Amino acid sequence: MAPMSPSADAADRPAMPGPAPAFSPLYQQIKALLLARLQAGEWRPGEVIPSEIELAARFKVSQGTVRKAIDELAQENHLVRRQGKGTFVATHAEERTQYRFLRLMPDEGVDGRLQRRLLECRRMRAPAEVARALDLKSGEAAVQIRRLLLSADQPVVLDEIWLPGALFRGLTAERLSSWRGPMYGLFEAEFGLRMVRAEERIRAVAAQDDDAAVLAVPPRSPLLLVERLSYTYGDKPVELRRGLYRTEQFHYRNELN
Amino acid sequence: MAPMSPSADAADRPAMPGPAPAFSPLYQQIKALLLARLQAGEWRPGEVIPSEIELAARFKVSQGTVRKAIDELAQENHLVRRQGKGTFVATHAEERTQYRFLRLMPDEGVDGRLQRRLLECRRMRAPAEVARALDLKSGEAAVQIRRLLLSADQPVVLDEIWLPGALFRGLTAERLSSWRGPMYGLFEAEFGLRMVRAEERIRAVAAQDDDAAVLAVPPRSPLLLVERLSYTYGDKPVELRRGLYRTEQFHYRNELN
DNA sequence: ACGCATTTGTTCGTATGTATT
DNA sequence: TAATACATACGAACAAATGCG
Repeated sequence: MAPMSPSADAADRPAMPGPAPAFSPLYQQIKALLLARLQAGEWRPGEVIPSEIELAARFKVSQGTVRKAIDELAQENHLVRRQGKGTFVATHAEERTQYRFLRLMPDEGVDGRLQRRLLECRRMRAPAEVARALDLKSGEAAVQIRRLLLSADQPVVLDEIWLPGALFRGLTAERLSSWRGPMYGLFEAEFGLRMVRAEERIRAVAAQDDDAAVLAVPPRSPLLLVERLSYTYGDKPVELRRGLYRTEQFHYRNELN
Repeated sequence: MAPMSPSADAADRPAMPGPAPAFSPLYQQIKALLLARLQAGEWRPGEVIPSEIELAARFKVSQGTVRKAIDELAQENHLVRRQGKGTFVATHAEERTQYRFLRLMPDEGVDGRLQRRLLECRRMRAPAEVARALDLKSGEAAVQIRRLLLSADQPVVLDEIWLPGALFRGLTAERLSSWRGPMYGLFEAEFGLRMVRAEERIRAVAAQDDDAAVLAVPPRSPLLLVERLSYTYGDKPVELRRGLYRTEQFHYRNELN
């Protein structure tokens, strides 16, 4: 009568893609429902979502079950809980989450404030490599942004950013350079796109002549190459970013647990 | 890091040393007690700890409270839960956690298996910089290990590892090179020291002549410099590691959430 | 200044499901 | 099959933080 149980070995393996759970705990189902509503934009970044008790009533489950679903969503940075106030949709626009995706830190005794300088923002056909990463059809439109981050007037980071053109209609150099605050905040506010997670690949490379000139270092200087692919809801890639970091006074910081 | 402080403002600040919580939820107190017992070695890596119900009886709290304490400890990788079997002390010796601290990944289509070659293992006085990082008195003994990781007979990583001499008595080149499995597994088994977390600082540097020779790259080639400080219980630093990575066929992978 | 209502946070208790031995 | 252990779910009560009147 009971369906055959999955292989006992499964638990020992790293992360088998899985034959689709087939069943799933109630709180996981609630979690999925909440995620879907977040994705649909029912509650926008920064807004409060209904209280646990109301959600429990709405979904016809106990408050504790909603709580567990929200716990996981909070843990994955989709939501932020604030005691006494409510639970809010996470946003990149807030102070304390501002640098959630920026791992570049100043060395001891170095002033870490960074100024931004927009170098370029234009629409063009996505190069093959970009199209592949962003899941675009070959030849589809993309936005290319190039910008510089400087510390005390010294260049530190040269970023090249690629975005799917279809999702970022109306993104212009003006809009970009007049925006105060994190770029991902602009994406949320103007285009309704929230970056949910990202993967980075880091390498050491020798500076090409043109990049070296922009970064004011000798040609062939060692630079940190940070390639980032950022995803929104539904594991959809929406940003490809290639950053070249000078690491004489800064370093990429990572915590291992 | 898990939000622990009860004050809402505290979350906004970097890491206020805090006036000592003064109060703390029950489950946090239980968590601290469990951590202390782990640190004391009451249960060794890989062993089962008592069941939730027994711990609840022992501490005179409800099972749910113990559960919440264990949840956090599991989340921080101190413990591993296994349904039906029990809760176990985490260990670096197991297959699936073997590469918990190694973020170097092979590029697509590259064979990622790495061979080890021990270059050196000797005891000496800790250089000033090492002593500072490891909280040693100047001139105290330290163990220096140098080793190479190779992929298909090509050097990929040159590691220089520093350990406090007092904690690693009896660590020899023989012992090291005859050990099969992750080095942190050896540390657990032979010296009772478990690496609980680590911080890494990553930079791009130009290869010095001697390192270039060992890594079989031209002098001044760009290399990834990964400086790691690893901690045991009680935030005690016990390993300083300086790795030079060749990143032509490998990359340092990081996930941002 | 004070108290009240609301919301999340903590703690307990109980029952049932699922995995393992 | 039975016993054990963790996992899920519900319900209830009180604590702590917040905002409002």
